[in-house]
Amino acid sequence: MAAGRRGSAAAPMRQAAGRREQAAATAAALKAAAVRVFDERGYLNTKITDITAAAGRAAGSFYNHFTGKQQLLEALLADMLAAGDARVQREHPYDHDLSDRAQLRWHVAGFWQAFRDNKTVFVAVTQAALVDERFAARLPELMSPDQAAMRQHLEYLAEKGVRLPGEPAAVAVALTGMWFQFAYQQLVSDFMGRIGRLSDDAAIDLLTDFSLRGLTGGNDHQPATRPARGQ
Amino acid sequence: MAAGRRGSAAAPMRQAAGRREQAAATAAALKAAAVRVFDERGYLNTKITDITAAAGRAAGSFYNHFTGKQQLLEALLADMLAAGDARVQREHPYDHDLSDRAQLRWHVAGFWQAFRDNKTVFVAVTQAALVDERFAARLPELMSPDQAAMRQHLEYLAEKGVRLPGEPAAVAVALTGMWFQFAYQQLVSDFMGRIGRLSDDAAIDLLTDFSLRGLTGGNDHQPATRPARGQ
DNA sequence: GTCTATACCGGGATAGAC
DNA sequence: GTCTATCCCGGTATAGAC
Repeated sequence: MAAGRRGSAAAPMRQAAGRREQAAATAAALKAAAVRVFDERGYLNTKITDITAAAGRAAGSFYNHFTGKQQLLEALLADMLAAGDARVQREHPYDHDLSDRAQLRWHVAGFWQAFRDNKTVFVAVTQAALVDERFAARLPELMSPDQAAMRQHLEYLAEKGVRLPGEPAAVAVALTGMWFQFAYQQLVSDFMGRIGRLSDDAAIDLLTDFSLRGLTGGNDHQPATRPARGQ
Repeated sequence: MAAGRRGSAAAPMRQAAGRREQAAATAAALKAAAVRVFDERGYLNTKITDITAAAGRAAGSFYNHFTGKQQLLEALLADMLAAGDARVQREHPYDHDLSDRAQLRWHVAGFWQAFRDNKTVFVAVTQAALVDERFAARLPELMSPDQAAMRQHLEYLAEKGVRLPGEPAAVAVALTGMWFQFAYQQLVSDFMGRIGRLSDDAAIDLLTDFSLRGLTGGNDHQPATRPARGQ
C-alpha cells in the first residue's frame, strides 16, 4: 500500500522483454481482460478503467494501444472473423444438400460451435451496434457470410425441386434468425432460460429437425424423430 | 432571445386547465415525445433533455413526473401490456389446434401486428435490459405470455399425437424465437434488410408455413404452398 | 407545475515524471 | 511504455423564482 516502487508487481517477466514485445503483450492482455469483463458486465456497462484494472495496468496506459473502447472491440472482431474464415477454409470441403439430414446437422453444429466460442464478442458487437452507427454498419459482415452461403444452398435445393416455404433469400433470413435467437436464448440470456434449457446435442438436434421439416416439408426423408446421433 | 415572458408559447390551451389535468397532459406529452425520440435515436442514445425538448417542455419539468428515463419506459411498458391483455381478452375466444393452418396463421398474424404496433417500446425495453438489471428481470413478463400460451398449445398437439421436433417447452422457445427474430429483422433493423424484405402478408405466410411444417412435419395437412389467404 | 440556472459527478482522455 | 495525477466535458438532478 505504501507509495514505494510499483509497476513491476503485475508482470515481473516484462522486465526483460523489448519495447515491441512489451507493447504486444500489453495489447493482448488488454484484449483478454476486455473479453472477461464484457462477459461479466456487458460491453455497454464496461468502463475503460474496468478493463485496465482487470488487466492489471494503469488507466492511462490504455490509450497507448487503442483509441477507445470501440477500437478495442473492432480488434476483437477482426480476430474472430479471421479465425472463422480459417475454420471454414479448413473444414468446409464437401458439397451441400441441406435436405440431407446429416449435412444439415453438420451446418447447424458448426454454427452452434462458432456461436459458443465467440459469444462474448458476438454479443458485445451486437450491443455496440445499438449505440454506435459504425458498428451497426459492420453487423452485416458478421451475419451475411452465413446468410449468403445459406441462400445459395437454398437456391440449390429449389432447383432440385424442393418446395421451400418462400423465396430462398427470405427463408435464409428466417432460418438463420431462428438459429441465432435460439442459440442466444440458450447460451446467453439468463431470463426465460430455466424453462427448456437443453444440452448442446439436444439443441442442435432440435434445430436440425425443425429446419429440415421447414425446408423440405418433411416428405423427402426419414421421420425427424429418429436418433441419428452418429450422423 | 430576450428574457421576457415565457412558458405559454408551447401550449396556450394549458392556461385554463386545472393542475391535475395539467400534470396528466404533460406526463402524456412526455411519454409521446419519448416514443418519437426513442424511435429516432434509440433508447440508449436518448438524453432526458432530448425528450423534454421534443415535448416542448423545460428540462427540469421532467422530474415532476418521472424519476428518470427508466421509470418513463416502465410506464410505456405498462401501457403496452395493458393494451395487449385487453386485446387478447377480446379476440382470443376459440380453441386452438396449431396443426390447422388457419388457426396457426391467426396466431402468427396476431403476433406480427402486436410487434408492429409496439416495436418502439419493445426495442427500447430490449435495449434497457442490456444495461439495467431491473429491466432484464422484467423481460420474461414481456415474452412469456406468448411463450407460455404457445407451450400449452404445443402440449395439446403432442397429446393429439403430433410428433413435435422436441419437448414442447423447447420447441416453443425456438418457434417464438424465430418469429421474433424474423419480425425484428423485417420491421426494425436496417442492415441486412434490403435482401428479402417482404410484405406483411408474405412474411406472415412464410412464418406460418415454416412453423406448420416444423411442428407437424408437413404430413398432417395440405401442402404449405397453397394460397389460403382467406383463412 | 413550469420555468431558468447551476451544482455536481462519472468517466473519458491527456500531461508529464519515471 | 507505463505510471500517477488531473483536466474537462456531457448530462443528470436540484434550487428557487414565477
